[in-house]
Amino acid sequence: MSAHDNAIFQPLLKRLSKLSPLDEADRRAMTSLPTTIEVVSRNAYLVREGAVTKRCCLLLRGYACRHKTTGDGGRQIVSFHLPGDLLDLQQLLLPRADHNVQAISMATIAWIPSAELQRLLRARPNVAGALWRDSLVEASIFREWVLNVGRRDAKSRIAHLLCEFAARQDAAGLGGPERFELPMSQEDIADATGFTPVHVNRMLQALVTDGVIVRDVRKIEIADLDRMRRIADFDPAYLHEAA
Amino acid sequence: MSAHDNAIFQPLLKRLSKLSPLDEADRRAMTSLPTTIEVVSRNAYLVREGAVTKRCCLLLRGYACRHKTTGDGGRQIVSFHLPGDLLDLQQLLLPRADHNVQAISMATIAWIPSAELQRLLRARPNVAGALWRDSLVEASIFREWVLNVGRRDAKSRIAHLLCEFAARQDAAGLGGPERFELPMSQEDIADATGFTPVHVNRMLQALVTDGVIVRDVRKIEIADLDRMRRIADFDPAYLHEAA
DNA sequence: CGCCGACTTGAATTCCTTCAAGTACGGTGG
DNA sequence: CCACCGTACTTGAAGGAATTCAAGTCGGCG
Repeated sequence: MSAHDNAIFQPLLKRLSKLSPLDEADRRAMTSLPTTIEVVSRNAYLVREGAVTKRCCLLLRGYACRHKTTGDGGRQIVSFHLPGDLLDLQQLLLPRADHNVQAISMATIAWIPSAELQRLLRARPNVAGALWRDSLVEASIFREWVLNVGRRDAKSRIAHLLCEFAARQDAAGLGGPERFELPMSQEDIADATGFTPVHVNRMLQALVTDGVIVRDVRKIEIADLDRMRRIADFDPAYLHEAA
Repeated sequence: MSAHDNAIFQPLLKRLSKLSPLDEADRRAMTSLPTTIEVVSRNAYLVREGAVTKRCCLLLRGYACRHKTTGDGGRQIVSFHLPGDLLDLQQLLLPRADHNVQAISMATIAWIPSAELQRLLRARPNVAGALWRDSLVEASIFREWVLNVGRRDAKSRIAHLLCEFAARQDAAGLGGPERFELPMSQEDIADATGFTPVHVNRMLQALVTDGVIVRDVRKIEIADLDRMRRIADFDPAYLHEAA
């Protein structure tokens, strides 16, 4: 670690270096990016659909989601994000945001100017490659969500969401797959799985009755990870985490 | 057009150049890629989930889809592909296929060795940038599919699928948005929307009764594009086609 | 001509939604 | 310290959208 190192980039760098090797110059180029720190409250919008933005946001603390809405007001969450996630890289390469980004808990953000990031991508092919891979992994997760929402029944679907979140928290070093913080409300889970909050509530209770999870206030413990994964039909291969 | 030009790459180049400018050297580098042509029949698998492949496939004629399956055998189509689509670029950058690729009609494929494509990406940053953008557009379509499958009712959902397919066919120059070939079976539509074939059948009939579409054998005519898009809640912004 | 796959139709059932009412809890101000 | 409030969560009952199952039609192809 040199004096140049900027601690806020470490989680991102850790994840990227698993996808593609980064050398010292790559790391330094990234950690020397200029940033603006902002703390936002739960439900704050970071990006709005249709917006043309000149910056990308790196999630430092807290949780966020991306979502889209139907004409009649239905809200569908399409992804959840944890600390270390670089949100909306596509904002950099595509002119217009096709979805909203919203904090689901109090969160700390580092804003990075698009122009600086673009310069980085041109100067550092390794970084560009790692970020490209990162966006491909994200696409893989979207595909799994289409499957999840399209073909799994309620219990399995919600269980799958929890398994994925657990696995990603674990991979990010934020708490093992068996006990972790669950920052989203039941309404958030409903909007991510395509159910009503009422039904999510009943299914969570069913999972408790089955003895596979234990619930605390906004925390969850997976009591029987093996059985949980079977109920969820969860196979982590699509997360492409095999370093 | 020089003697080097390889006609099979033209549709792809046309699409990519809308996303990011390509110069003559970029085009030549792409058209001089070595390819192996193959004709496959309907339902043939081009890639299997879990496979490690050393080649990418460019769809020249016919139609294909990508799909995943649940443990109990449910099949979910996550995308459809038309001539000119470069399938499974992520095969190039991620070690293992997380989904299947299957022809939904008789199709002609050009196989391209991964190593050659990787060399191209390193040598031609413009091409890499265009392909990255292409994969980001694809991710945007996945997000819309999550919304579609998660939050729209049957009639709207199926109508949305048809609108998207029409718009993409149109953009590829394969037939206007108002009359186009519909290569997929009702079972394919069911697997793409998360319904049963029976229900797809009923909803298509409902759309005919509503007077918004006219059906032929595996062809479709959108009789009232405006009303169709309203039923479908279709806004093409997510396709990022605004050149 | 006969077969097979794709499509069509109807009736019963199931899963999830809707609506409506209530409880638990954390925060705020008196 | 307690009363008040809002938000998230919980529960029950009725209704509806889509599935399931089963039978039948249509059309292309060998």
